[in-house]
Amino acid sequence: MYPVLNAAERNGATISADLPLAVAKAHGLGGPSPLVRMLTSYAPLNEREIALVESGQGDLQKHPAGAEIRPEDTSRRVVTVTAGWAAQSALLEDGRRQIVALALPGELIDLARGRRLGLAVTAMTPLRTRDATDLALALEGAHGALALGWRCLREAAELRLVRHIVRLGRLSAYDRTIDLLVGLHERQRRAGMADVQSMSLPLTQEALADHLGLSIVHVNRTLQQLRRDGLITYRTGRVTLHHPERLSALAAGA
Amino acid sequence: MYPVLNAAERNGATISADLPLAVAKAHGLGGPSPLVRMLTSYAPLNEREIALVESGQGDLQKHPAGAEIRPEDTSRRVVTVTAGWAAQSALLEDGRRQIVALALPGELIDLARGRRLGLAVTAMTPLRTRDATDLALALEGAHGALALGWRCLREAAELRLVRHIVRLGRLSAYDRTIDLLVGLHERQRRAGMADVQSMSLPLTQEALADHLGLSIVHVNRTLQQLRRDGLITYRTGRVTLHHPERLSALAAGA
DNA sequence: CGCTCAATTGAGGAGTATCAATGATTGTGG
DNA sequence: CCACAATCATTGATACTCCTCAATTGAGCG
Repeated sequence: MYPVLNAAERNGATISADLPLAVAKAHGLGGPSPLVRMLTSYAPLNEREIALVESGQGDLQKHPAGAEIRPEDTSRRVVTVTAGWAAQSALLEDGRRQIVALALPGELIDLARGRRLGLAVTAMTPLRTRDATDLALALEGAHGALALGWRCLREAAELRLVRHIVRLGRLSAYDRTIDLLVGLHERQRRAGMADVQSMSLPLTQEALADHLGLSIVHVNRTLQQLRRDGLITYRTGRVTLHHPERLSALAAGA
Repeated sequence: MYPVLNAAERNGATISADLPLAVAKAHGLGGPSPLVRMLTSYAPLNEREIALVESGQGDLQKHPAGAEIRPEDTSRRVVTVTAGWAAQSALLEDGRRQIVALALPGELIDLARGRRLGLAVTAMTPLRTRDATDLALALEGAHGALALGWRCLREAAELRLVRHIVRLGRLSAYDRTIDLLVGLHERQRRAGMADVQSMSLPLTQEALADHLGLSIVHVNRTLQQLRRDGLITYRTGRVTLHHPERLSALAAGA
């Protein structure tokens, strides 16, 4: 079994086959917005809540296929896709591209977050979006420094997922390993648990392989290559990054 | 440049080099918990908020290296890592494993979410965690069906990131393509925008390649192979999945 | 001292990338 | 309606990255 497939998405899919139709009838005139259809497929909304979502969505905006959607175009920071497909992609300086996620009708795009994660949002088809910033603000938790910090913590976790997708999708084993080590070093530095060059790395090469999407043998050879190139010192449990700046540049560039 | 690297994480890292020390002095006795250090590296907390976080963290729990951490062990659903490393991994039925994310001290593990995403949480080292469920509940938004639906929407997006990491890390081009198509079909079904077999696929093979982490040429050949195997019909803009069940099984199994 | 697990090494092959053309389709202006 | 450009899809040939299988070495550890 492939556990990922059995989670919410699949269950919801069963529900969605019926629910949207019922809701559509109740509303007439083309039925509810895609966002409402999507929300009702997860949780049963009452009339008031449906009305709230419909009215909470702001102005509609059209983008031609190929257009890039930028948060600074308007004050909108969260939008729902009404029609068409959008792609959120990371661009590498050599032109390589990794589409990290696609957004289909009914789904959300957090432009502000995308921006912080370094993602460009592009219309893959003629695209229609509606502003949902107010809804997001109303539904997403408290204000204040503590809530902000907490959201940053959550967002940092999501950033790591995104960055890992780019690693796996577009970096070679060599660059992928560098980028992971640099990332782990940054994280331990932030927590005050590593010095400028050296850090703990309590992972077997097998665990590294399972994280990097490589075979254990190839991880071993990649680490050796990094050592031969003078970039790291490695012994089980501990790594020294010899040229952090150069390594960051390598991780960043390719 | 590699935009992903320039976001919050890097900026925060600059801050974190100094802040934790100051906070540590103010508190003495080993300093603040890793969670507080992490939060203060994102947003300046006042004394009251720091106290709130410290008291909001529940019982400490120890796990030996290699142990699996399950949400049903206790009522804890969100924990912070106090010491040691944990891995969140997806397991394929043939034994392959993809570590989707690592959790280091100061970072959060949402066990309930991990469970819904099909992830196993494993201690990579002797691990200490503290319950943060109450904090999470207090800080993460409103109650009610609408807020629940909204969170599901956000969580579904995260699920797609996780699933894509598994695709890129552990599936062949052939299986990866099947899995993506099945996933896209599920999403369009849920939105009521696809019939049982056929769906719109408004992506060029180049876009598919950039999403699947493959070359455009190889995407082309993979699609041809899928056609030859009678699994799909493909013409630009539209795909028919001929054996949805079998395809799902393929996507799930390998 | 014999286990066991992690790390290492070698040989060979499968899977993908790259380079370079060649069709096919669509939209555009004459 | 046609020539043209532009984009997308397809094909072939070749190179290389990375995997698999199979040993071997090294490092704790009861």
